[in-house]
Order: sequence, then C-alpha cells, then structure tokens
Amino acid sequence: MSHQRRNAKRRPRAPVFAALGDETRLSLVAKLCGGQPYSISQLTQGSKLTRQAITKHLRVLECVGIVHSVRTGRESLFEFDRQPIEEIREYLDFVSQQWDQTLSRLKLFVED
Amino acid sequence: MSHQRRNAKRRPRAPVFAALGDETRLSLVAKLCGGQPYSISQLTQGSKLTRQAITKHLRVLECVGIVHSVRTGRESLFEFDRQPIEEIREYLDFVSQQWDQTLSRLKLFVED
DNA sequence: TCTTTAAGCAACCTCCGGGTTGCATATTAT
DNA sequence: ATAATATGCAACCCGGAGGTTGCTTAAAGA
Repeated sequence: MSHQRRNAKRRPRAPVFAALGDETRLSLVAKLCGGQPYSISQLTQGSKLTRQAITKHLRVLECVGIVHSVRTGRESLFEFDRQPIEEIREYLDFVSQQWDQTLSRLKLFVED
Repeated sequence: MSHQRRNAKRRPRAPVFAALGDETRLSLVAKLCGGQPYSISQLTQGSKLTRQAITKHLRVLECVGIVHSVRTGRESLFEFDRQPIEEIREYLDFVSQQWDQTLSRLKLFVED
C-alpha cells in the first residue's frame, strides 16, 4: 500500500511552487489563509495593482488549487484551500529528511 | 528579541519558491539533496536538455542559495544547501497553522 | 605535445508572465 | 428606471525565462 490516498491524482509540484513564486500572490495567500473569504475588489484594496492584475494572480492560484472562488451575487469570493500547500510542505519535509540522513552518515564517518 | 537569528538578513521567500517552480530544477534538487556533489556534466547526463540549459538552471538555484558550486580542477561540483528550503518550509508551516486556527474557531462556533 | 573533456561566455530566438487599457455584462442601490 | 458597483473578457505591450548554437579557455590524459 502506498502512503498516497486512493484516487488522489498526484498533482505535479512545480506549478504549485511556481504559483507561490511571486510576491503579490504570496500576499494574497497570506491574507486568505487567515480564513476569511475576500472578494476581488477587497483584495485589490491597498494594492498598487489593477483589479485585473489581481484577478489574474487569483486565477493562477486557483488553477493549482490553492484557492477557489464562489460567486455570490455580483461578487466572487475567494477562499483558501489547504491541500496543495500541504503537499509541497510534505515534499520539503522529504528533502530536508534526505539531507539529514546525509549529515548523519557524514557524522558517523567522521567519528568513526 | 526576535526569533530570527542575529544578522540573518531575511531572504525574500518568493524567489526561492520561484526557483523550485520548474520541473527541471526540482529534479536537480532531488538529485543533489541526496548528499553527493555532482558536476555539471554529470547532472546533464540523462537529461534531454543541453549542458548550457542545465547550467542556467543551476545558476538560478545558486542565486537563491539552494545550491553552491566548488570548482575542482576542470569541473565545478554542485552541492545542496539546506537553509533556504528550510526557511520556506517553516513559512508553509506557518500558513498551515493559520488555517488550522481558522478551522478550530469554526468548529467551536458550530459546536457552540 | 596533442587531444579530449569540462566548463564559461555571448548572441540569439521564442514564448509566456505580469501588467495595462477599454469595453461589456450582471447585480445592487437609489 | 437609472446609477453605481463588481466582475468578465479581449487586445495589447514588454521584458525576461528557458532553450539553442557557436566559439573560447582551462585541465587532464595519451
């Protein structure tokens, strides 16, 4: 048995990292991971960018599943989704762990 | 006192995420975090890309501190550096934690 | 010494990411 | 009904990312 959930289509990780590789989008994530949903206009407030620019960034985040939008009346509310970030977090755990093992082996070798 | 190490200039996170936002570079990281240093030619082996392309990717990783190179003789060996990845890993921990608190509040609200 | 191998440098191409403006559409408020 | 607000859609611009080719330089091997 794999540790992977059944039927959980393995999302490629690079696009998720890429989606986070932009200051504007990082800010959006920071705001949204607080739990409260925000409309596009609200998210544009305080930014120097256009509403359309913000929209594009939100679509990028949405494409990799970091956020999703719900249309309510004339505004569409965006809210955070944990899963993709959780997945790359686990991947970084794995990388760090690999490196840890290397350090352990090195230490053993030196002490021995 | 901050939890930040003294004189540790706060590296912006977005560029580190961006550096990982590419399949080729993720592969390089995967290979290098195993602990063994590799030369450019070695890292090019098995890739469909040119040596120069791989070199460029390595420079990108080097710029954000994920790897560093040591020239030995006629070849330059690249090895993994843990710190930047560790930093963004902690940031993702923070994001997840924020979200956890939201869920907790929500649960309390529903149960109450 | 001569040849092979590893890498650096530079020019070039193509395509997409990030941003803008302009206009259309739908919903809410007056 | 009309005005104001929130968003969607499309065209467009520009710079840089990712990739290539061609040539040069430096080490190592024969």
